[in-house]
Formats: sequence, C-alpha cells, structure tokens
Amino acid sequence: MNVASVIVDVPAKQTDKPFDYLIPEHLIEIIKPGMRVIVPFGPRKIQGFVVGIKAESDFKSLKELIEPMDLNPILNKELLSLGDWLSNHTLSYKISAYQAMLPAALKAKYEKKLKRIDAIEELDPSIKLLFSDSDSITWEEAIAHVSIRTLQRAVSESSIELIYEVKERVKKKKLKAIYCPDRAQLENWKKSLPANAAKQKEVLSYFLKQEGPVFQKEVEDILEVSSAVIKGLVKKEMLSETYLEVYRDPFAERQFSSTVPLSLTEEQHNAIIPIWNSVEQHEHEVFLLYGVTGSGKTEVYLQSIQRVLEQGREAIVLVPEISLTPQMVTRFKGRFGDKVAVLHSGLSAGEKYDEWRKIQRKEVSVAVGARSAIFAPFENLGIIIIDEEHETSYKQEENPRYHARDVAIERAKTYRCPVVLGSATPALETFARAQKDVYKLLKLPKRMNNQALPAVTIIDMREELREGNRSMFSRVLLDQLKERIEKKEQTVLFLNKRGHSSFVMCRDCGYVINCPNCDISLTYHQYSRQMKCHYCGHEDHVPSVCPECQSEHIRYFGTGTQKVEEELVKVLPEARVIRMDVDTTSRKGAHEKLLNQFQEGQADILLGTQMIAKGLDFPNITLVGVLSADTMLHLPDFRSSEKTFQLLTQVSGRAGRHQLEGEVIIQTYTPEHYSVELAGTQDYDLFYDKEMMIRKIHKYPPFYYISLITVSHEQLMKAVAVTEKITGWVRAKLSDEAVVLGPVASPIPRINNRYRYQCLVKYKREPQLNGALKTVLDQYQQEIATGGLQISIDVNPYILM
DNA sequence: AGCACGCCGACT
DNA sequence: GTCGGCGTGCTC
Repeated sequence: MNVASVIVDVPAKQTDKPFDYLIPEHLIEIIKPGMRVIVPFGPRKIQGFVVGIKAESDFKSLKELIEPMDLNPILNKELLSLGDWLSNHTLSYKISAYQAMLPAALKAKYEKKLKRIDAIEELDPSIKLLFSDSDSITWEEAIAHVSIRTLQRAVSESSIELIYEVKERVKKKKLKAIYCPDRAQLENWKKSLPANAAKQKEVLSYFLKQEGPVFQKEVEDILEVSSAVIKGLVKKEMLSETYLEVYRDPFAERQFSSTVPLSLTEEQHNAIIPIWNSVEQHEHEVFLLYGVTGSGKTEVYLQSIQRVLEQGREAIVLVPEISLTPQMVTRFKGRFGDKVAVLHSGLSAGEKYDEWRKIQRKEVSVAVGARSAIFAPFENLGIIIIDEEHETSYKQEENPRYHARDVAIERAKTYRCPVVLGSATPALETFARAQKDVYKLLKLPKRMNNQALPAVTIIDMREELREGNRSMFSRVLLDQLKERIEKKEQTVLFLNKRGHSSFVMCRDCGYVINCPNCDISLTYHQYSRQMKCHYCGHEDHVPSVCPECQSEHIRYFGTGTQKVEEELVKVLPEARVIRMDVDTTSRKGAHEKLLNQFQEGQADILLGTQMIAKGLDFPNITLVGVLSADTMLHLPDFRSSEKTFQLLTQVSGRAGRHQLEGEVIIQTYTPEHYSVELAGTQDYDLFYDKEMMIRKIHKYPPFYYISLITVSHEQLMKAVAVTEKITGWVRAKLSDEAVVLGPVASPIPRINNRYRYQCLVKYKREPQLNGALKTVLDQYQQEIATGGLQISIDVNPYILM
C-alpha cells in the first residue's frame, strides 16, 4: 500500500482524474485519503488531495510524493465522496469541488523562485545584482530586472535553479506564552534574586501556583508587570518562552446573554414533534417548516437542535448571507454558548479558518453560517436546518454551481437525519414537493403573540402621477411617515435596487450611456461621481455633453438609495435617516453598527435595499414602505414573480412584530399584477396556485427541470455557431418530451467584449442529459483550452443571465 | 493551468 | 544559420 492516488490542483479537463504517486518509505501509513499533499507535477510542485491508497498502479514510472500538508486528513471519507457527488452533479472539476468544501485559507498559494547555485562572482553580471541581498528571489522580481532569456540560459547552465514552492495561505495564529522549565527550582531561584527584584519575585511566585504555560500577555495583565520583567527571568533561564496556537475570535468582545428554551405554543409544539421523532429514530426526512413571518420558526430550530445535542450529535444551520442577521447569531450563541461556530462572509480568511477548525476538532457541535457552511466537517450530524430556504443566495453562481439545499439532503441521507427547510414564502419547488408529500409539511400559520399580520396598502403610482405628484413618495406614504416621526415610531423604507441603480441618460434624445465592453448600461456612483460597469468594472466620467446629440441636458436617472435619501431630506427635513446599502455597509462591522443605531432609536427611518428585507426584528417598527414594488418584475427571469412576491412578503413582515401594530405601504406601477396584489393580502397559498399554473403552461420548474448552457467568445459568429451545434446535438440526444430552446443571445449579450449565446433545456426525466453535457464539454475541450471559447453549464440555474 | 517541445518566418 | 513566434500535447 505505497501508492497514493491524488487529485491535483489544476482545474482542467485533462487533469480531472487521479494521478498516482509513490509514497516514500517514511510516509507509508502516515499518508491517508483526504490529506492534502505536495506532489511534483511536470516541472512544478503543486498541491493535491489524496483520494485513495493502493498497492500498485497501472502507471509504470511513478514519481514520489513530496510531503503531506496536513497531519490528519482534512476531508473525511464522507466529504471525499460528497466531493465526487458534487462534481458529478454540477459538472465541475473534482479539485474545484474539494476546494469549495474547505475554507479559502486552505487553498494553496504558489511561489516560483530562483535560487543561486554558483558562487556569486561566477554569475552573469546582470544576474549577479539579483542575488546581492539574498540567495533566492521571486520569479516576478527577477523578470522585472532581467530578461527571461538570460534567466533561462543561467538555469540551463545550472548556475541558478528554478524552484516551485507551495505555501499555506493563512497561518495558524500563535501567541507567546511563558512557562517554567523546572518548577522544583522555583523557590531557590526566588531566593537567589536580589532584594530589589520585587516584580521578578512576584512573577516566580505566580508560577509556583501555575503549572502549564500562560500567555505572556495574561501574566503581564494579572501581575501588572512589564514585558521587561519577564524577559529578565527568561534570560536567567528561570522561565522559558513558547508559542501557543490561539483562535482568532471574531466575537471576543461580545457578550451573549444566555437564553433558556421558551415554552412552545401549541402550534410550535405540533410542528416540532415530527422533527423530534425523526431525530430520535435516526430517520432521514425533509421537513418544510412553513410559517408566516414572526411565527417563531427560530425557536423551533433551537429546540430541535437541543434534542440533537442531547443525543451527542451535531447540527448545521444555514442562514442567508449571515452578516445580514447578527440577531440570528445572537440567538444561537445565546442558547448554545461556545458550542457554536459561526461561518460567514464578514469574517476574515483567518477567522473563518479558525471557526472551521473548531468544528473539525469537535470543539463545537453547532455550525451557523451561509451557504458554504453546509460542508462543515461534522462526522455525526443530527440535523440540518436551512432558514429562509427560498433565498437565492443558497445557490452558488460559480463552479461548482451547487445549491446548498441539494447538498444538505445528500448529507442528511448519509447521516440518516432530518433536514428542516424554513420559510414564510417557500420556493415553489419546495412547496410543490411538500404538496406531493416528498417533503413533510409543518405549518405555523399564526404569529407568536397572535398579533395580526400588518395591514397592507397598495398605492398605484400612475394614479399619483396623474394627480400631479411627481415625487417618489406617494401622498399616503408621506403622511404616514410624518405620523411615525411624531409618534416616535420607526419606519423601514425599502428600495428594490435591482434594475433601479442610476443610469446616465440624455434628456433630449434619450441616449443611455452603456459600457463599451458589455451590453449593459453604466451605473452612476455618487461618491466617486463616476459611472461604473458592474460586470467588467469599466469606469468613466460622466460626459458633459451627450455623445449622440451633443445636448448638455445629460444627467443620471433612476433611484439609488442615495437619491432617495436626498429626496427624503428635502420633503422631511426633520427625519433622521440611516441608509444601508453596499456603500454604507462595506466596512467590516458597519452593518451591525447601523442596525444597532437604529435599534437604539437614533434614527426614525431605515432606508435600504435587499439587505434589510430579512431578519430585522425591532419592536418599534410600525411602518414599512416599499418604494417601488415592480422593479424586479420586468427582469428576463421566470422566477421574477416569485421573487417579487417573496420579497414584498418578507419586507412586510418587518412591521408590527411585537406589541405595536404594523402597517405596510407598497408603491407600484403595476398594482394589478398578481404577485403585488397577493403580497398585499399576504396570501401565499393563492399565489402558489396562480404561479403554478403559469409555470405549468410555460414548462418551467417545478414541472420541468432546466439546465442552461452559455457559450461565450470574442467573435459573435463563433459563439453563435458553437451554440447552434451544441443545441442541435443536445436536442438529438434527448427524448421528445424535452424542450431545447436556442440558440438565443443571453439576456446580457456581451460581457467584457465576449459575446454570449445560450441554450436552455427543459426536461422531466432525461437520464442521457448529464452524459450528453459532459460530452459537449469534452468535444470543445481543445477550443476551451486554447481557442478562447468558454462554455458554462448550470444545472438548475437560478439566474438565467 | 503551466510548461516543454517542435515547427515555421525574419533577422544578427 | 539562429532567435523567437505560438500551436500541440503532457503532466503520475
């Protein structure tokens, strides 16, 4: 058993298979599947994952692997096979799948270096300079001063050597600690110290009582001594220094007041019983916990987890982009204390890695986090909970294009444990499965304190316009806003940003300034006074005259949050406004800070985008205003009605969650649209029926599965031709029941000067499809590698662009 | 992905 | 003749 099969860190079709390496004598029995290793690959050294150990290889001349990067496997057996499953289902490379399952900190960094061999005097004069300071230099630095050719010559003459290094991205954080190497001597040492060394004596006394090492900082703080005192003792060899590993704790300064389980309402009790049963019976089941906003789903999660922990098992809780819901973290930390690891995008790579290691070392048993937390390396899972399961952020939009819900179910099958999907507005796919009893439906139809859902008023903005109100606030909304400010109650103003970012337009001829590289309008950014493309990053000044008609009447249009804020200040100068959008929350912790300010009543109005739609739970919010409900409706996306309904319902749910009654005002230009209308009555069931009918007619999920193939190339004709071929080929491979649409231009036909064409496949049951798609990638492999062709395949896409 | 190898054109 | 372009194919 001295051969290791390794998946190497080269994301390419040709290398997407195990490579065999000889395990050196001294590493036999040490190298295990799931470990990261460093292997020679061609002339380079790269990282790889051991996926198997065997006695011999079909390959004749094996190289030896260099060294392990881990002491223990970093992927256990379950995660290794989950990686295979993932790459199969998403048509991505195995290496990409493994890397997606681990914290980014574990991804290898490579360094290419030159090392001096010959004596410095013998080197070529131009190269000599490079090595004046040290014996090695990075490749980048070298080529900045010396031509590649010169370097190559030196390498082939072996006067210098090219070396490749694999580096860890993030180091474990270590702190200096102090210990006493020989505690038996302490008394004697203490006596031997001069009489004026009071502080040093104090320190030694401390170590009389203290066995193991203590962090230096701690010693300094407790005894109020300076580092010089300790240094002195270390010099006398009475104490020694060492370095101990510590976790970076993102919540170090935060206190979480602990909470006890609340008594459940009858409804909550009824909902939780089947979950408890499933936990206790070790049975895999998927539950849909369908509960209106404010119905107490979180408490059900908490007490389900409680059961799991009592059994000595572990829990994963997924929440959408968790930095949005500090309140949620507080609740979990409050209930389960330091049994909880939190993994979210707001953490630095190092912090994430540390939280992840707590899980790996079994120091915690609950992981709360965003999408990727579904891969938390637990080995005895008892439950997986996905809160707000309809959220699109659970779908990863880059390779591997997985949906956390699918991964959750796959893992739960392995551990024979329940999955709980919670939502007030379940995804249609989910609800349909619950209807068909594939998932078990659990309902929480009432709010916790039997508080009524807020009253919703829908305002027709066309009507406002007709009556001469050209502002972005309807008269009703304005009145209500004034009233809240007088009553010292709070308002949440919600701006549906998508399709609402400010674009720059000429008022005379209507010319809209587009990105020169992409077929999409540029977005105006107030703070830099520049226009920026969200797809390729292109930036430009706003022209002073229209490029089309030379008119000077050029200005930015649309309603960004900044613009709303300006307007708000004009009409309600007395209002104190907190604005939350990408601009104001980009700094670390800014999000939480703004929310805290709002909670403490430092503002009357919270104005924001998507990010304020979820999880906000403040007692003083009695009014929610949606500035324009329909901006999402006109996107080229079959889910746009569903998303609009969900968003409106979620936002409305922010109002009146406690004692005070809530009110919601939705402004729209299409009040007759069913997703707006039904969000008004908060009638999910009716919306579901209506939308299902439409999906059925148009052959969309949940009646059909879809897969999207997007082809892009610098040349329009190339993109069209390839898509054409693929479409024909796929069509031929599938049954008559499948619908193959295309080739059509992508909704964004050009990004970064690459033309984009696509083919959409709708199907019910096509066992051939997966294979056919793989063949497509195979056939174009050459052109993808060298011809500048890109083919992306998204099985179950969420965004059709 | 990198990198070597190899086969063609334009230069000291 | 050699330097340097990039198409082709391989990496255990």
